[in-house]
This record gives sequence, structure tokens and C-alpha cells, in this order.
Amino acid sequence: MKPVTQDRPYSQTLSRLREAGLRPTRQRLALGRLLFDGGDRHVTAEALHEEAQAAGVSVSLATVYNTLHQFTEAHLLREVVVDSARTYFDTNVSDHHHFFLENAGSLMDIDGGKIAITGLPQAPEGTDVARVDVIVRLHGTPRPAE
Amino acid sequence: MKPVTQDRPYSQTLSRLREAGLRPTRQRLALGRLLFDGGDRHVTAEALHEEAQAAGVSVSLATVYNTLHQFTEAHLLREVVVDSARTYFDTNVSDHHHFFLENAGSLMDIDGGKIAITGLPQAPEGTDVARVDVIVRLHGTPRPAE
DNA sequence: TCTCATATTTAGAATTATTCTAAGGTGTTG
DNA sequence: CAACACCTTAGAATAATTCTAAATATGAGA
Repeated sequence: MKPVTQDRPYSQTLSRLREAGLRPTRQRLALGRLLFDGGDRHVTAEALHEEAQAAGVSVSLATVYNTLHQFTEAHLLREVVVDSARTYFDTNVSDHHHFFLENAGSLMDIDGGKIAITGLPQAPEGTDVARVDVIVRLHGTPRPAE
Repeated sequence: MKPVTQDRPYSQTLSRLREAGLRPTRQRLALGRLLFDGGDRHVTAEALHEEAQAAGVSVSLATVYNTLHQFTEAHLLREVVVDSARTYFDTNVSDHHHFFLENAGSLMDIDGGKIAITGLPQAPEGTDVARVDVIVRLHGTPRPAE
């Protein structure tokens, strides 16, 4: 039986895993490929799990969760908190922000270089700024380009 | 046994409820008082429930959830999404943003008038900006003023 | 290549915040 | 004070996520 997965290069997933000290297992390679081939993506665990199934890769949901967290620790992914019902993981780990389409539950990146925030008060003594998130919440559904 | 709750005025809770078209029930008055007496607050359902118990007010957790949502619909509260594990409700409904102390799980307001965001791209066609949230995530524990 | 220690995966149970349900209680209005 | 719509509630249900413990795969070394 032929392998179901495509055989184009593993989008550096293999070397990324090595650098992160994660063994390149079948599951991690497959998920890494789904995540990192193609452009920036925002996925939930459930969605990635389904996508893997659809691609013929057998991975348990628990492994999807494990992998997403390990990738996040390794800075291959970033967690985005926009919705208290589900957690999104973003393949874009550079400095940026988000549009959140509340109807669709989907995210779009806003380049961090484009926006500036002024007037932020100092962080309270004893604390450090770990990150600044800007979330632009949108209503309505974007008209797809015809 | 004396009532445990204070008997100072209901902080306009009663009139606020009336305006919102919500019947002023014992539970809503008690929760409203806890929420709106005193300054701006950030509460979770569980925390408010415990606080009510501690104040000698018997309210079920389901009612706390119902009430928080009804108050939110009535714009007496605002929901703040900072942590995918729990939902916070903010008694400050004016335009503002937040520091989020990740260690403590606590929120502090940042006056909306003080900060400015420039360079935000236009919202995609067919969508409207419902709200812009800025969350400054902090690490470390603030040194309490001695 | 074979073996072994260790890392990884997994099914399913467990957990946690939140919502739902349906039954009984309460506020309001006439 | 009757009647009905609105509220509250206990407990069951849901849904996302985490945990557990057992099975499996991987990489290093002989």
C-alpha cells in the first residue's frame, strides 16, 4: 500500500524538530507538515486533528494536543487567546496581532510592524511585559473576492 | 441573627436592573451589589459565587452564570477574554484595556483614553469592528505597596 | 543489525468550566 | 390575590482539554 501523505519536502519540519530537541516521529512530522507547509495558519486542536484524518494520517487527539503544546514551547507556534471556548495556535510566531471574525471563529494576522501603540502605562513594579496582544473583534462575514 | 450584608444603598443596582428590564430579584440585587459597590472589579463566575456565599447570600452557581450573562447583555458588565481557562467579567464598561497578571490570574484596567493605536489596517469588506482589545500580559508578581 | 532504555503515542477515563433541563418559586399586573 | 410570565435551582449534560497507564516507536551503542 502506498503512503498516503505527499512526498514533497518536509518543509524543514525535520530540521525544526531536531533543533527543538523533539524526536521526528511520524506524527510530529505529519502535523508539522500540515502546519508549516503553506502560509500562516491558525488552527484549533480539533481542526488539526480532523485535517490529519482527512489527509490519511492517523493521529490521536491527545497527540495533537501534546504536539501543539510542544511546538508552542519550542516557539514553532504561538497560542492565541481570543475565545474562551477554544484555543487557537498560530504558525506565525513573529510580532503581530489579530483580527478575529467572531461569526466565523477565524483569525487573520495584522503585521506587528504596521501598528503602533502609544501611551501604555508602565507595568507595575515587579512585573515584566511578556507580550502585548491587540485583538480587533469583527462582526459580519467578509465578502469573498468573486 | 443579623443580616450579614451591609445595609447601605443598593448602589443604584435596583434602578440599573429596572432600566435593563430585569426583575430585581433577591439574587440579582445581591450580586449587583457585590459587583457595583466599590470600584471597578474583575470577577469570574466561581469567584463571585464564593463571594456571595461568604457574604451569606445564597445563590446557585447557575444563577451566577445567568446573571453575569444578563448583566453583560444589558451592558452593565463586559466580558474579558484573556485566559482560555476561565471567563472574566469587568464592571468597567467604558473604553479601556487590560494588564493581565498571568501568575496571579488578575486583571488591571488601563484607561482607554491614555493609549492610542495607529496603523490598524481596515477591517475586511463586509465586517465591522465590534471592539479592539489590548492585553498586556505580565509575568512576575507586583510588589504590594508596603 | 539487534537490543535496550527512553521518549512517544494512545484509548479511554478524568477534569473543569460552563450550559442545559425541567420543576418549583417569585414578581408584577390587573 | 389570581394568574402568568419570569427566575432560580439542583443536577445532569456538554465540550474542550488533561491525565493515566499501557503499548509502541525511536536512537544509540554493541
